[in-house]
Amino acid sequence: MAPSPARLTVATWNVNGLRARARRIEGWLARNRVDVLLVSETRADPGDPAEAALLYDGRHLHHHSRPGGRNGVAISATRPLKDPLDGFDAPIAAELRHRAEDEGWDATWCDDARLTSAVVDGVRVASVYVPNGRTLDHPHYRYKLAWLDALDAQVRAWAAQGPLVVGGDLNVAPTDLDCWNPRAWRGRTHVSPPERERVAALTTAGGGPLVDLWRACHGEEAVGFTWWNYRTLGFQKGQGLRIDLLLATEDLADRARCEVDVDERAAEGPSDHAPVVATLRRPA
DNA sequence: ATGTCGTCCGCGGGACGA
Repeated sequence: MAPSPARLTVATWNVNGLRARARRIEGWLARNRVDVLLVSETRADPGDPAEAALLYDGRHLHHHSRPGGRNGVAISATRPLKDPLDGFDAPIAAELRHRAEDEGWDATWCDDARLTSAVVDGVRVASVYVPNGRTLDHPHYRYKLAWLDALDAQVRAWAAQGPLVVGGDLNVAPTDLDCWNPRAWRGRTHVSPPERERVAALTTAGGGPLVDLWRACHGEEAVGFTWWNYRTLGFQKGQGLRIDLLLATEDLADRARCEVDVDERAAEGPSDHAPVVATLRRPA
């Protein structure tokens, strides 16, 4: 078997509908031949013909989605995807269901297709789509917090086993610097302290196992939004959030590079999210 | 901002979610 290459390129992209974005995805993959693309919000059935975009030029695909459902996550890679896992490990999923009962939110939400992972060249890679939360007083917000707790447990279990990359739409702007106008966002989801605490706990900033790659590469003062509201024409106004994150264990994060592909968001017929791309170095 | 998108249901355009 061929030795693992020294570098691993990984991207995350909330495509906001695989069918609507198929042509853009194929063009993007032709220009950006990343080893791994972690896709969120496919909003497509398993086996949808639009999956062809993620199979571009012989790529391997694992797509986790529900028929007729929303959400949907996928992994597209140049090399084979081994040991694919959809959703949380059974004990973590069971705990999430208990939370639904205890906290009075809809337990069927536990069946949402929001997490999938696989092993590529010895590295576990996971694509996540964190619940939106809607408003702070909505049951979906309690679901969001419980889901982030489940993700924390899952990430710690995986990180204890070896190198790990987690990427996706976290639907949380980790700090005020990741929000175009923290004052305007006060009292809304994506910036509330409980969800920020949970994202911080995943990362080295909060004592967790994963490096927030974009933040580590660009320092504590930089601004790097990944999402801009269609409705308010946020992109044209520079009004965005940094909610799409690439997180990696420290062994992979050493001297990593990470950029947001703002040009893709500026293009014709874009997703409301831009891709985030990182180059990782494998430990020797 | 009641703004814009993508999708569902189901066949026309309203409802929903982000």
